[in-house]
Amino acid sequence: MQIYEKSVNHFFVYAPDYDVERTFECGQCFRFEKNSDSTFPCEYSGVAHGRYMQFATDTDKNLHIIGAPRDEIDSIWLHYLGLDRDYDKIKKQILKDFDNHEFVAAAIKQTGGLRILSQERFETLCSFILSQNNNIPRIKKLVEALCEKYGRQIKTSQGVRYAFPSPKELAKAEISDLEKMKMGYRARYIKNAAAAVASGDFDLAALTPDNAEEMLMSLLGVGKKVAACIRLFAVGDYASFPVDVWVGRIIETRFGGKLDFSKTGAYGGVAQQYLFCYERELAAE
DNA sequence: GTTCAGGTCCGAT
DNA sequence: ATCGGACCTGAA
Repeated sequence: MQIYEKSVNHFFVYAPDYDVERTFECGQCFRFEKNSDSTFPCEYSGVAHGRYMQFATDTDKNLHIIGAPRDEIDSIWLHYLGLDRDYDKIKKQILKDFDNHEFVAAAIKQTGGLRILSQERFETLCSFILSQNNNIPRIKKLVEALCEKYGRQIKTSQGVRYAFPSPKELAKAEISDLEKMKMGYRARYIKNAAAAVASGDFDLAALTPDNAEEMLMSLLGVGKKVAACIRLFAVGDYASFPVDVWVGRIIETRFGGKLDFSKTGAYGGVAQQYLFCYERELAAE
């Protein structure tokens, strides 16, 4: 992939099929917001890997990566953005695995520009623990509150931002403090997870597609669905197929009440995101 | 007042 | 192994 330099810490690649808006609005990531005052047609900004980053598309179908030096483009950001995957191939395989299902095809047609991000494991673990029985705006508020209280400050041209706290930083939190941040019963889950990771009892680096579900579900507050999200969004297991309330409804209304999960394929998780995103967009109309 | 939100836990069958 | 009720919080 050809990488062009625009200015210091500002690079871009030609990515005609990349939909920045759907990628950051489809509920996989809770720390990026649209910049309505951008000079680009579409721009999102937020913090990942301890850096304040901006991702934007221009009218020539380029994807701009703003905020990191050249060496990180290859080592971090192309992977983070999902640009190291062949989505033409992935979509073809999904259509095959779902036997050209009409609703799947429609979902790909409308939302096929979205990409699965490869996010940091600890942040993803905590974010999806907070996601349970909760709504996306409130999840974002809780994650942001965690960062402001326990994360490292990042000074940017847009003001001060905060990194997601490290396991050790978050392990310092008291349950009572977390409850004051309105996490409710999830406070002790966060405390427990941070302590387990910080102490080394739980090794996030050891997660693989084979062991991730069992390992993650051993943590308090992590069930099948949250584990599936972490596998998909942070372990890189694209076969992981989270079933939430939306996907449950999709199975009921679009798949006649049942979906054979042994046949959703190696990219079932990507398909799940297309379906999730598409159904939500239909509902928003 | 009730329901719902990218669910999970826990105790009872 | 499966099932139902409870659960913090806040917006609609």
